[in-house]
Amino acid sequence: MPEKKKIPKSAVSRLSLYLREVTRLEKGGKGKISSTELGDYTDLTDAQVRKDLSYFGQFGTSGAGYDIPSLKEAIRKILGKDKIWPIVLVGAGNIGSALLRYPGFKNQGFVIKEAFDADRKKVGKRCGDVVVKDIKNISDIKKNGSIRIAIIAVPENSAQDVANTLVKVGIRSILNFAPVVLRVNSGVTVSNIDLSTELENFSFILSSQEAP
Amino acid sequence: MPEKKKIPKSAVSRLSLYLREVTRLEKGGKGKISSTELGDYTDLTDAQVRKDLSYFGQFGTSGAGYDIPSLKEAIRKILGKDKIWPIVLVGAGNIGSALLRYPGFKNQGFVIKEAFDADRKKVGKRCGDVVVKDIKNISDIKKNGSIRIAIIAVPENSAQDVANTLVKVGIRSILNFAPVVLRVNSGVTVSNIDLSTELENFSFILSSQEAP
DNA sequence: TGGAATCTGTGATTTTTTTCACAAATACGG
DNA sequence: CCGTATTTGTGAAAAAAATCACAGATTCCA
Repeated sequence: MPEKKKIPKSAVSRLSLYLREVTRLEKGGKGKISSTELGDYTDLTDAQVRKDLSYFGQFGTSGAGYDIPSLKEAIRKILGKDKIWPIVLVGAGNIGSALLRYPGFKNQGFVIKEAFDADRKKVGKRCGDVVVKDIKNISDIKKNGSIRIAIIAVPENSAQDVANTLVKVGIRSILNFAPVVLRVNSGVTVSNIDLSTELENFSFILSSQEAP
Repeated sequence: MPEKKKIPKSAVSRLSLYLREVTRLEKGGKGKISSTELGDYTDLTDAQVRKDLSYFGQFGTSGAGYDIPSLKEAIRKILGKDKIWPIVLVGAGNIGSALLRYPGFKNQGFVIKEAFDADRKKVGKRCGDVVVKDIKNISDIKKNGSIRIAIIAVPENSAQDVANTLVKVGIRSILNFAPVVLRVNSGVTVSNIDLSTELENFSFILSSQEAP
């Protein structure tokens, strides 16, 4: 078995950055790039770039660097971006409906196929490409192909319940905007986007600089 | 000088989690908590909780744990949450206007005081508590007390320009929603929220599990 | 064609972060 | 007031991640 070393989770995130940059550069017509240059674009060291890529294979040529189109294709494949990923969104409030209208997802192969909300007033509304359904019908997603990624954008007091339901109907990955630590069983991946936490990092730094 | 060890950046983020939990527990009337229990709530080990807190001081009592109200106050102070933080937002599109209407910020002491956009059609609109202004007038923020935190929610091709302008008018911390690596000089902190990257982590994991 | 210049891939090293494990402090029941 | 049970705070150990540094591959140009 050749796959041995553990891949740092952060290396996968950086792979996204590399993909974004080589995609942009390919559009600009650039053909090759060195780890140093790719590092410049992503604010990383050349060694970090090479090490990250080496977790996934050998993509470069000594003396020449990386061929942009083939590196792009390789990373796309690694990240599973050679497929379309259907997504379910729960919670069509402020953030939720902004996400439904956000064109960036679809461009990237992530398509919100279903949206649910508990609020009567929101059910039935069209938002982006989907019509918001009553959360009671959440098991509909079983019919709709195999959605395995969900976005939770509900108030904190219902987020855990929603997560439980989602896992029951087959969701394996949850992007959580609610300020709650979700408890899920071990096969399920949760990633949190917590705006207050981000801002608190800032207020911490600014406060410490102020009174040193 | 007693302050010696470097504080991991992630310890500060976890401090936010602890604050959130103890705030919740205090409302529930709970008086004391052990590191083990706080770890349960935050999905961390007891050792991690104690080590994190120890970077900032000694808050607990052997045999008894932490007094919730005083731990809460201590963390609030560390994170600078004993003050109100004014914020400027640039880009009143999908995401930007959702953030303007999001009540979570204000509750947490982060108040969006000004919003700017380059689009004529958006200028003049009221959104949340503020009226969107023309981005040309961005230096207005110098008048408005001392805003040092900004949120960038503009398209990727203008994000770097906006960042440059913001830094010029005194911004020290930027929460960036645009899928671009921003180049800022070293005194400025940037934190990125990149939804595609988050989803790509999922598609990577799901793809690898699929074909093992 | 050859020699200098470039650049990758990767073991080895260093740095950073997390986990362990235990002395010392406190609580509490009887 | 004493002995047992808790629980903290923290050095030491382990694990994880980033950086270094260089052999070897490739390119380029004269």
